[in-house]
Amino acid sequence: MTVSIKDVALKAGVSVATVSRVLGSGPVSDALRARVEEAVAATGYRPNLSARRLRSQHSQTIGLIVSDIRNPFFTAVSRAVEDAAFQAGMRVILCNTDENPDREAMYLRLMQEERVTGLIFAPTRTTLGRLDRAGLDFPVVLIDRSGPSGLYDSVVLDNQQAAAALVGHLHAQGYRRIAGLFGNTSTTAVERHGGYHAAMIEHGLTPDARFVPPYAEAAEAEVAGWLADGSSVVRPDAVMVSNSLLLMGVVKAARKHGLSIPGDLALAGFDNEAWTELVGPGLTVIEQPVHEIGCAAMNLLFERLDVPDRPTRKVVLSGTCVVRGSTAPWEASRV
Amino acid sequence: MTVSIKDVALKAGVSVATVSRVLGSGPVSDALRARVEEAVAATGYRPNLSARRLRSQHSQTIGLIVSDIRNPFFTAVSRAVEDAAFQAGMRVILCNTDENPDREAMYLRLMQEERVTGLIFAPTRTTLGRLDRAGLDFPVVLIDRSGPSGLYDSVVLDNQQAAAALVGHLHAQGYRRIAGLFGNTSTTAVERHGGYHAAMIEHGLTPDARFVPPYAEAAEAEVAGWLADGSSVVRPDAVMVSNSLLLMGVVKAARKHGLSIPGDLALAGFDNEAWTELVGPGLTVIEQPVHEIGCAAMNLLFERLDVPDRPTRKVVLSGTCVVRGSTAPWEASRV
DNA sequence: GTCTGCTGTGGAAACGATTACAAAGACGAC
DNA sequence: GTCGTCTTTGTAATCGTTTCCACAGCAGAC
Repeated sequence: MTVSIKDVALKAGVSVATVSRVLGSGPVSDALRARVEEAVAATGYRPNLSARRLRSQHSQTIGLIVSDIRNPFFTAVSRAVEDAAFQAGMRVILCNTDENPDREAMYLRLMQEERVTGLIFAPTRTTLGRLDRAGLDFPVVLIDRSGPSGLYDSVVLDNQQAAAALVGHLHAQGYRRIAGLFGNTSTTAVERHGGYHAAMIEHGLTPDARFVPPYAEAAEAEVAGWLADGSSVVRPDAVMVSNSLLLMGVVKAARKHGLSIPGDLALAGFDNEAWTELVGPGLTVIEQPVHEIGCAAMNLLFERLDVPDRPTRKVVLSGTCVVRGSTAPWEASRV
Repeated sequence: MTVSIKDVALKAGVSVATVSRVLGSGPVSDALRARVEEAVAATGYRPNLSARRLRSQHSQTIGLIVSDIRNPFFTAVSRAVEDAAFQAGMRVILCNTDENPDREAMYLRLMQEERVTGLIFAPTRTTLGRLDRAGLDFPVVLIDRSGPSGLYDSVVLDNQQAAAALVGHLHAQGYRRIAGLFGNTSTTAVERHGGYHAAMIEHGLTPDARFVPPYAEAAEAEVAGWLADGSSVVRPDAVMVSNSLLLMGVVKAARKHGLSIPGDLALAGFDNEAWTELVGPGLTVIEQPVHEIGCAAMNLLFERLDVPDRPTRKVVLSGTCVVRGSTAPWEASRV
């Protein structure tokens, strides 16, 4: 049915070894090379990657496991990864786990069965904790989230600094009751909370952090809660949000309950997505160097493939604060 | 180095055939099954998928080629596809082509070399035209875009009807100078233009369609053009936009040039993305049944795998019009 | 003329699984 | 006791490549 290298060899009147050498690299005379190429074209031959991989023990495949490709941060990273991979003649298997440790475990098993050349991985907090026991026999580069341990290479944003920058900015603009809203699954949120907490203390303010599931609805409910209680809870006049889904939830809640931004509630978050510019007065956010993060991860991976036993490295990149109307000066927004 | 089925067989004191039967399906006594499972656990054995695929001639892999995963429509579809695939015990190779025919050709070649079980494909107009000559020897289901030919199964939105619905809605709200802004690469845009054109005629209005590259910047420049000319071009009082990137561009231009929505320009588009609810007065859009589209595609694929030579089918789904403030009645918005 | 080395080629052994086939044992039916 | 049938197991062929090895031919050095 399907045409194999044998058929090509037969048609060209050469051995399969010669065909293989023409397709790959190896010494072969011009005359035979021409005959083989003609036979390949005539038969419409396509090499079987499974067979090639089995024999050569090179999968030329890199795995990319992220929590959710719908998160534009990961979308951008994956594009960078894919570009780098194809430049290196490799394929990318993309998996998203929905922050579900079971799915992560399944995908890690798949990566092993596929014998991937390397893996770029944004693990949940749960999986990160047991990653050292996973027994992965290929290089791994962690992105976005990384543990304290130096077991794997990683590339991350300086989350503490970024969160502190947002708090500093809000403080400079005159806000004092600054709440923090964080996701409760990723280590990223933990680090951002660390930066938030430290900065609040440093500025002599009282930290007020909430951890919620990483969905817009959760953030919306949280904000609704502030308004419902009224008496018992001191409503913040600004909120720092640790990811863009939660940010969206806060905006939704503000619209729903008629809160003006920043008049009733100033707002600052993470990830400079296209829509943050368009919503209300524009949203102040930390912009991550998404493309660079993807590139850095691929570089770390290739370098480790080159020198398997060099010490692990952690690349820390800085975000930049994009200031927009959602954090206009406190006095001005009271007028 | 890496442990193979042979090592497991040796450790369990059985033949490789028995190990294979335990892992797959086949008659094997409870005693041996237990010994094999123990050996698998002890050795940390993971089957080699390349070998399995080569021998069994089943790749258990489906390809998904889209123009750009950053397009939330494709993101949602891919999620549905992935879920269905994993439920069927299959893997998904995700490729995005950036609307580039060369990249498409490369990926199609890759699909052949991977011997995929089936392919779900959103082709560019260029590739769609020569798809019949591609000689693909696996089932293909086209999504989002589909040709007139009945060569492949497909699942699409009723684009004519959807575009006509938007025009009808704008007309009912009192708008008369309704421009249309369309991408210039996809057949989707062509169909939506068809619906727009027909509906305009039907309502006794003069069509005013522009085709631009599918980037936000292109839409932004187009709108800027309307304002710059001033005298020569009659500025539309409403615009129908054929995809969400262009929609974003129009919103950006409106903000930049101080156009109020819908006061100066009413706006209606496609794809009910989360941010369309949050921008300005909310944007009126056609919501596509994205999840159903993905599911329908997978169903078509599985049915064709079941009955390879049945006649091709085209599943046409309808969108729903989500009305928001960007298309408030003309009179009201003039007040 | 022999020896060495280099180039191009083919034969055949892997790679790690599945699976066709054969064999061995158990069990009833006669 | 013999025969057929059914279940469980092992042996070996096979999938489509790459790659090791052998070898033929040829050129140059001695």
